[in-house]
Amino acid sequence: MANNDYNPKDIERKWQDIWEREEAFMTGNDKSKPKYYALVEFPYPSGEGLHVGHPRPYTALDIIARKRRMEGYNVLFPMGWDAFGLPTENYAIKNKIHPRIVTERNVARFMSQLKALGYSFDWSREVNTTDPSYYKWTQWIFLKLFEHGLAYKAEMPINWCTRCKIGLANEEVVNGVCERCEGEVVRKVKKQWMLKITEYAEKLLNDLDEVDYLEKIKAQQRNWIGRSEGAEVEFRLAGKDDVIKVFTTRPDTLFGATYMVLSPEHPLIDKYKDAIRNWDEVSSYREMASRKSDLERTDLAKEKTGVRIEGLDAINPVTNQKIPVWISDYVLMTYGTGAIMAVPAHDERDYEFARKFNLPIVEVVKGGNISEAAYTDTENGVLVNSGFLDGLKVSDAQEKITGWLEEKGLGERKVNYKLRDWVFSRQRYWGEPIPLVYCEKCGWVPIPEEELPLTLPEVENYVPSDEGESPLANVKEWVETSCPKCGGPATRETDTMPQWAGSSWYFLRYIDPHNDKEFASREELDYWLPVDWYNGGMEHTTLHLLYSRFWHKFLHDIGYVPTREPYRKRTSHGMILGENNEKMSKSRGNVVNPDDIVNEFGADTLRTYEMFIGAFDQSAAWSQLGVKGCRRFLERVWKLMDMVVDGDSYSKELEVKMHQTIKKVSQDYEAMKFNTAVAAMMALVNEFYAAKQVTRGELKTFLVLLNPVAPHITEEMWERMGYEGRLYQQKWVSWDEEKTLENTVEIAIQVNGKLRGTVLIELNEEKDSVREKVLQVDAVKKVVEGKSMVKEIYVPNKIYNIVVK
RNA sequence: GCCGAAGUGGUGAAAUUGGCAGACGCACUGGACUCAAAAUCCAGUGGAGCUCAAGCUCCGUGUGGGUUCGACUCCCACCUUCGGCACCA
Repeated sequence: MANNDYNPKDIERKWQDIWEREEAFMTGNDKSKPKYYALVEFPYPSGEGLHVGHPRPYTALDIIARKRRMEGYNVLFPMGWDAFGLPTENYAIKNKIHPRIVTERNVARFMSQLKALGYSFDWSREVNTTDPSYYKWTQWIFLKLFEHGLAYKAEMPINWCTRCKIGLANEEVVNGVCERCEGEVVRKVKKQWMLKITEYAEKLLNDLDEVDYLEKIKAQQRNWIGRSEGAEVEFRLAGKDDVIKVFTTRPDTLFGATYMVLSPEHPLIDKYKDAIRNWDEVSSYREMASRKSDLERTDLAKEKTGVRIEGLDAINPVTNQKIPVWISDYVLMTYGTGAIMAVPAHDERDYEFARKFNLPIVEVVKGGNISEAAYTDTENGVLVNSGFLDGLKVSDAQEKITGWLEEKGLGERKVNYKLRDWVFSRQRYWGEPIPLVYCEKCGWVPIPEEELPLTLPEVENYVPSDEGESPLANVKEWVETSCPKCGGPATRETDTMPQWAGSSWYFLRYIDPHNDKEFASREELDYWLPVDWYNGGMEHTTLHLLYSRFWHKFLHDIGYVPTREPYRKRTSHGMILGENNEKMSKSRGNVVNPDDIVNEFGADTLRTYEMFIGAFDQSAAWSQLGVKGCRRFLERVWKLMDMVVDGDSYSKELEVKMHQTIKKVSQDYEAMKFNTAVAAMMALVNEFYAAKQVTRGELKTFLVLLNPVAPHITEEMWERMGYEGRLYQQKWVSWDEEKTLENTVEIAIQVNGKLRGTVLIELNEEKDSVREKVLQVDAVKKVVEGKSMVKEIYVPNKIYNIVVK
């Protein structure tokens, strides 16, 4: 058969059109079929276009989705756009184009790029977070949260990005600067909408046990939630009618608490302004602390600072001694109670502070040398100087003292989390409007459900004011409205939602994307949930993953979704680096554009290369030569068409290899070991070339195996060879375990653990007869001669080891 | 500092449960084809040494110990790199 050269330009476009026309990858309606929901993170459609990093996870799950269809599953594999967000808005401001137009343009670009890569997405389910028919439901969920008391407005010291002029969640502050623009972040007090994610801390933590996430993902989530057990203890203020409450994980060291520290923002300071003799000093310290950005305040492990509050003393509840109270910014208002009992002998921070300010250090756990450093070991220490705790191990002492405190009403067991509530307000235009109005009489009132979506008004100017008001605040006719409750005058909330809002539930919308009665029908949710496999970047492990689990759990609790967890399995991919092994960026000049690769080599080559580049979960450097190698492989595949001989079964010579390869490729896809799956197929092609022929049966099987990675070339070859139907309609191939084994195997012979030769044996040959063959090998004879054989180890079909003396 | 991942040829990397280290790709070398080159096909390719040669010997998975008949794999200590968190009491 005469075939022209492999020309991806022609065939890739051709098959993309055919698949679209034949609705090849539309999600089925047959609910008697088992379902499979494969999900990749929807992209932010930036002005830059697709990056070679994008296709890595997309191709990976496209492989899974295509394989599942061939295995008979009803597959949901959707795609959409996380399109609200700052870069679009900034671009819009700069170029005086409406962000909606910018978004449309970027989406169109992304869409055509993705389509050129031949993904089997069901495009009829495309969602876009900026579409009012989508964000209607984002707003609806927010109102549910509000109704259930999980959304509240609070005056909060927030992270304020001085460049973006917006409040940031803690998670968006990276090393003290804004995650997005790297601008300086300072603390600023502002009334913000908050979501009580902390209420779900325990569930978010515990339910990790029932999901199949990569262990490192679970570890990061646990780390972020940061559960710690301890006790809350009350210290009386000497001569006052108040107590300082502290949280400690080391109640056993209570006898060693020699001073206390309040965070600069602690309310008791203002309350006792009149009693504080050195108010000027205290107040200027507070002033200084508040001016510091988080970076300055927490960074650099700087020397501790602080001021003694003269006029306030506390009473240690076990020793009944008066201890001084200090103020210092090493104590954070946002964790625990904003105050600590300081036990310098057994806490490094307190130790450092006590050393600097000459505060007493009392050893209460023996085992270290407190003249040199704090002793923080909790395994081996024994309590001393601690009255009724003396002689106890740390863990026993903790039990005993906590019981004692509870009995006396001085404290109680307490669990604390590092997790903070989620700052949900952004002073920006390009986000979902928060559907609440403020009425002097009724307070915050939700907009009636039937009025959703509350759409963004058209505005001239998207720039937030310097005081940080949202651009929406300038749109009088939009802001001024009437109260849905009493009909009186009211004003709309002008803050918008953060980008994390729309992405917290998009996987639910894919399930029933055109529903205008509900965010998705219960029937569809029951069938499709949970997402069977969700792959995304490690950079979203603490933010998006936690937020979307929170929303999902909330929706579950109020009866709207059937499962407690949204995602059954979560994996993540490594980054693709530039050829110089550095992160790809314009400024480094090492960016590879996927369009160029598709143009020069074809989409199948790009897909194959991205899978072959290295272990999926590890980062990998781009190599143009590696791309060429994959193109060469596909050329070799193409030329198999000239080597086909009759025969629907496998040839005798290659039967074992065929079964081995089917097994290897099938299992490797599932384990995301795409690189070795491709390697196995390359090896098989090398075998075909060595045999100078391939049977029809072998080729068909091979095309099925390769199809998920390189769908266009395999489909084209299927058609050219005149095989029945479409390749995408075929069944996945199976292997016969028995046929993956050779009849004769070569085993290694070792003497004293050193390789001395090999010998061919029958599969599962008896030890005695193997032994006979082994002892006939010259090299073995030579080494064994004149020595006594102490021991012989035979691992069937693997190795024969003789120990001599 | 804490948590996590990793360290293997010239190079990207492989190696189910401890069982022939380096599959597959790149680069390189040689050969075939060609007037020539490119492309393609075939062969070779961890290091050092010995041998006319087939072949043989020794060394080799970050470092140092250990367990074992046998260790890239398990244990202990350490070094380096990369991610994440970081005054969280």
